Amino acid sequence: MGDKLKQWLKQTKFENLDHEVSLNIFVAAYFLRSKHEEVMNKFGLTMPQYNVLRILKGVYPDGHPRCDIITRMIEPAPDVTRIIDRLLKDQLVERFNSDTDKRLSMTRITEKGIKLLEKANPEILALGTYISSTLSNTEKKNLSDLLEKIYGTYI
Amino acid sequence: MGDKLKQWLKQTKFENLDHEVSLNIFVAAYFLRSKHEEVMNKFGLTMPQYNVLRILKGVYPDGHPRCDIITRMIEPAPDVTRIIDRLLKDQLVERFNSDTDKRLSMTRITEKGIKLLEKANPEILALGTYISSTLSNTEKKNLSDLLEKIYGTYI
DNA sequence: CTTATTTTTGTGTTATAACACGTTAAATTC
DNA sequence: GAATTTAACGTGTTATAACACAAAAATAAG
Repeated sequence: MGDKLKQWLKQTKFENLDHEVSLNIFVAAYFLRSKHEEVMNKFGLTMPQYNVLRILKGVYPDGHPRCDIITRMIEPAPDVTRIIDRLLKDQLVERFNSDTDKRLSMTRITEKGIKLLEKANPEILALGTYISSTLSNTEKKNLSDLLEKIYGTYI
Repeated sequence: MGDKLKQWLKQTKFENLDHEVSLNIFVAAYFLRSKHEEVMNKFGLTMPQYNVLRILKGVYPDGHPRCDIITRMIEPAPDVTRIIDRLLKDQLVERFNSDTDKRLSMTRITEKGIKLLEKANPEILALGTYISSTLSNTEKKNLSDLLEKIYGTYI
């Protein structure tokens, strides 16, 4: 056990089991993110941009205020304003004001944005297929459970 | 299952099991990295800087050429030159030339660097303790195994 | 009802990351 | 052994991220 991790980091031992688990999570996350990014970039999107679009698609044709987008992101970014600015420039989203709270800067995904996501979706799902080729359904559930145990107590 | 993930992302469903696994890995990695970064920043280090120091400590008092450092990093950074530049400014590492290959720009960790890592180490290990509080040893091994399966075929 | 506090946002600034290129040295080929 | 290819590095440039702050609006307190 731990052989693949050793290979990846080119080191022969680890401080302890806890450390090994952390490192493994980091490596796996990096691995998946790289593959994800590769796909995203093909469609002219960065990962944070994709994440914002994904979140906005969930409430289409409604929108979200910026503060809500942040809390729904996988990795909360401090600079969502300018992420949205860039999406705006490509006309993938549009801004509007809230009726009930004038502070809120609402953003909604445009049809162009939806279409882009739909075009990218097959390749995203293909990434999932890759995971499926390495893990059985039981293993996937098991893995998810274990991961949730780690961050779960902090919610 | 998947409840913690739903809470974290504030969404009620996922495309499929594969996607759920990916998201879980991302969230867990983000969670651990944030906690890690918190500690690092207390010691005036960024994560990439810490990683470089950690790698260099492994071969102390020898050094590594830049190209080797990159391959040993958890997340290979394209800009290791300038990461090292910053460490150099703080006198945590020093540069020297290779005798055998004049192209190589070698870097070695200084005593000051070693001392900094040793000062940080207890808090790093305390992070591990946190993981230990959520997972049994069997679960940790199980988790590591599953994660290695995902990226393992790519090595 | 007025004042204080909190929430949300946008922007200015600085630091870092990503990308591309040119240079030098080693390795390979002929 | 000369010429070509590959490897490793550093730097210049542009894009993005991180941080701090101030303004506007909502909420809470007095």
